[in-house]
Amino acid sequence: MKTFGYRLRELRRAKDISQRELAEKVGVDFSYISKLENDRLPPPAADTILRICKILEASPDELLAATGKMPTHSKEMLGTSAAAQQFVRQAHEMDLSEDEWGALTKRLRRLRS
Amino acid sequence: MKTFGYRLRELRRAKDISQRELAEKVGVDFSYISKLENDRLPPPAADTILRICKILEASPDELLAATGKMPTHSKEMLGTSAAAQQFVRQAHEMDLSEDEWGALTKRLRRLRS
DNA sequence: TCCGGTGTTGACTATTTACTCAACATGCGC
DNA sequence: GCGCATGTTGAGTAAATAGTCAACACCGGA
Repeated sequence: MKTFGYRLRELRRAKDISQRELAEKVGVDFSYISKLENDRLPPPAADTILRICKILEASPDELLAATGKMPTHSKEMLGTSAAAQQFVRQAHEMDLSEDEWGALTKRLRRLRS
Repeated sequence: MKTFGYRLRELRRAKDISQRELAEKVGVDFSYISKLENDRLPPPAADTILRICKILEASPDELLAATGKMPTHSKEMLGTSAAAQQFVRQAHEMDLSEDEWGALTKRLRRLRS
């Protein structure tokens, strides 16, 4: 598995911008980006990852999954609903595979069709 | 809506134990329980809520939902899977109702039948 | 009446999180 | 061989999180 930092560097280089430019647009210090890319610091807050991905025009799923963190709004949505909590516990018990999660997402899309 | 503290007090009294006894079993200071019950401090960490609910033999969903927090193991399960993240984002976009979450949980149970 | 059990309050603290700031290194064009 | 853009590193920090500790107040029974 690629580290968070390695993948971040790949994404930034793909956009061909410097650490300083990315940092400024994201709103953090450029030295922070450097340390992240070298895995010298733990990954940033989930919300910061979202901002980074927006600038780099990348899907946040990959980088977020590499950190195990969840964005604030996701936590809120899941956290404030008892029914959602129940769902999550059930999913945890079943230890779903990636494919099963995919199937559920499909199912979800059809839920209102 | 009942506050976290109010509901905690209800649950503790239902078990008919003192703040001190609950606190000792949970592993926190008894004055902490007092402040929680009077909503003088923000709710504890999600994992502490789980311990409290275990002692009080109550389902954690209600108290957890009152705080908007998620247990560590739930966050890990969801956070480390890109497919799960995608699911969560989709769910967020759709802004599911409690009933819809319930339907999904049912669906989940049948997923392997 | 005083004492043990209970609850409340204010002040303080330890840890973690999420970074910043200042300084230095390195490569490249000119 | 200077200047400038870029990247790296060590030390430090601001805010949030999750509580603790000591002191006091109240009440019912012996």
